[in-house]
Amino acid sequence: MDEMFTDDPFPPVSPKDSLLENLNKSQAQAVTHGLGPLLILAGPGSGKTRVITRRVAWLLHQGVHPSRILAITFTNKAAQEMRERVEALVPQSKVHISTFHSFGVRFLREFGHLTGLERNFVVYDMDDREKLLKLSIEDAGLGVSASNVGSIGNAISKCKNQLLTPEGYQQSVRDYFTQCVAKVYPRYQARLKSSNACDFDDLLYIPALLLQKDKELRETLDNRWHHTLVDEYQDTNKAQYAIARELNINHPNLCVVGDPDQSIYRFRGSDIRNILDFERDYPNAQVIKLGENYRSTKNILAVADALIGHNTERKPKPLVTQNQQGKPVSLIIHETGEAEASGVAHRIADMVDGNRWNYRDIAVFVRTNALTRTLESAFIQGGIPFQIVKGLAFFERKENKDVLAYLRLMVNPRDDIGFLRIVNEPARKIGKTTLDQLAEFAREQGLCLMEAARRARLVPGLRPAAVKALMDFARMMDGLRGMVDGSPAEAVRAVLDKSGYKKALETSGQSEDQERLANIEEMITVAEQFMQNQPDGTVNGFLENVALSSSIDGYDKDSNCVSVMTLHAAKGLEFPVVFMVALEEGILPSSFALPGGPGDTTNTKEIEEERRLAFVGMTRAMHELCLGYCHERSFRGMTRFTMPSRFLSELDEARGAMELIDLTMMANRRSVEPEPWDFLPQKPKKVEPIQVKPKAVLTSLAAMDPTRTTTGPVPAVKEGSLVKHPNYGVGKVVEISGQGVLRRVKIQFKTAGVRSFILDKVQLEVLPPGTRI
DNA sequence: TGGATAGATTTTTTT
DNA sequence: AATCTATCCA
Repeated sequence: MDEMFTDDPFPPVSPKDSLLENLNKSQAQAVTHGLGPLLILAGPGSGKTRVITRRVAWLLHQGVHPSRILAITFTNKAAQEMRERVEALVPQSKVHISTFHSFGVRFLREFGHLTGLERNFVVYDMDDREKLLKLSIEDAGLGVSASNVGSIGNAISKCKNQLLTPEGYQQSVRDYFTQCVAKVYPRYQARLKSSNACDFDDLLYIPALLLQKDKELRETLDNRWHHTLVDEYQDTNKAQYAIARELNINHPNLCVVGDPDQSIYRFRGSDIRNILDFERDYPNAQVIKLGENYRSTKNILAVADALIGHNTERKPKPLVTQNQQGKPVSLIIHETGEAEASGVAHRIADMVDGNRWNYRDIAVFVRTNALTRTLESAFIQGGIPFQIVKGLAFFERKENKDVLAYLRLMVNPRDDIGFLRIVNEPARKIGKTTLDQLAEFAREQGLCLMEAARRARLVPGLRPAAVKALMDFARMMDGLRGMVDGSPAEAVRAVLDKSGYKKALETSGQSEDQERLANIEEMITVAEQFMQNQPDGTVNGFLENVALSSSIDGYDKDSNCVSVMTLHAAKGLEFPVVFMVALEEGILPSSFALPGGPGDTTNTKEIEEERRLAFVGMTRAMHELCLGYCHERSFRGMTRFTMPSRFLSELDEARGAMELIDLTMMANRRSVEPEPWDFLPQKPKKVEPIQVKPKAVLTSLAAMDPTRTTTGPVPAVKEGSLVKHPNYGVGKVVEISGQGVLRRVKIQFKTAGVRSFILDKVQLEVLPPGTRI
């Protein structure tokens, strides 16, 4: 039934020598490794991706059937890329490439029934998870205060990542907090099960436990794949480790690739020992080191190497390259965060104006998402086109989440969280009192809320109006359920029409609701796009796709704009020019890693991870790397003085590879205390503190909208512009908001009132200023 | 029931 | 600064 578990006939392919072309000795060795476990230690820029894809192709050429190969990547984007690359080498090969999480989903669709999950289970996102958690905390008779929801949630997540069951956890109860967790954890799991839902962690936790427990199943699946490849192995947690382990006992042809120095997901349960101890776990493993770096200049590597050398929990390994020395790595100091952002914008403008680089060659990395705001306004100010790579904000919007919740409830009526989310959205006069009574009834009868609503008549104490409202809702959902086997786009359409959601927004007087309307209609387009990629995709497939998509999946490498992203999102990418901003104590390293900080337990481990994070950022750069910090930064509404990151003072050994650019008022003064940058050559470049020069404010639509690829001279749409819309005629732009695909304009029309459009979708003719309406 | 308003609280990173 | 929560009033 599932393509991943079948053996289609596959035409044999003849081996090609070209598979070994342009490979160095160790790369070739890794590609052609025969049977048995293989650990590939691949430093940054060492051609890791090339090696994995060639190895897959090599195996195919050796006569291994594609369905016998399981390749696991870290993100969907990486999976997609690898799929394309393998296809390019071996057309029609259709190797199964997925992330651990999507593997987990498929696994559970097929075998979840062994643990009581039905095939139509849904995946809960963080939001749903939190709501369910709150209910579970109440179940346990504890108070729901904001702080304990978060920490209990983290604790439970950690348990699952370490394959610690609710029963097992009972033994680790030590204090009041762990006692709370011990009470909540089983209730939370019970609620998930009765909702026929999984959270992210379950996608690994349940398959891992099942494989360990069910010997027969383990054996069957082990025999299914003769070769397994796992990328980014340094970021696997215990659950992922167990899955890889259990699938590779009879056929121990497990090839893992990773770099301990790039392990940055400890907070999510990743255990660096998985890769450090691979040789212990697989004694006959062959180990191949890919040391040579083909990405970065000597200067960049010298700096990165100096930094990572300060980590103690690592196997030292040199970073070598035959690339050029390159420009020195700059350390740029600004007065304030705003000055820094605008400084970055100006440097970028200069690089592009001087024809040295295109916008798409440049990336700016930040430690936290909050830091992107300042950059965003500086880039808008300077007319720099940019994309912020973060979780698809589109699906995070309330209205879109609501629509998705409808879909989920269609697929899986037992989804109580989904039910609660939309039962009164749009308003159906179903309030808290009604729902409390309904929930009470459902609990007594052992029903899901949907089923209870269907029997609203039997609920004691309900007002007749409430009974009717609930029954109407249940009937409406029953009607929608008929669409569940159809196409996702049709299902979205049906939801918009039949739920009354669309109508409620249309008739609402609120101007934001126009925007919401545009958003939910956009959902149809999104679903249609999904169907184009996956013609036989189901409604649940669509939901799954949304749930498992990662922030980096939204990164468009073709659009010519600067990329702004967190260091975590930057993993696996490379850019000719990289900026890293806000290298300050408390930011990088994060205050959470600092002694005395919120996570004060074993802070050297935390600091080392922060150092690796900085290392990952630096090693993304091919030609130019600019590091920066500033003296004061406003955060959460308050302006604070900062301390330069300790990591900067650790670059001492690489001083020859660096230059200092001090743009602050302190530039020529000597401070009493030696500052961390004092090691740098004492010839600070004297540069004028950068003012915001009123450079081309917003030259063209295309310049501001990263999703556009056309570059012709398009007149600017600005606030106040007069425009002509094909349906509504002439109007005046009253507001422009958002960015990227979601950039939208609000237009006041002469007759049609105020309407909001997605800039990318709407056809507007810009009229010259002064046109008479 | 639901909307509005003032007050409180918040933030690391993510599949 | 921005978002969420509690409380009050129609």
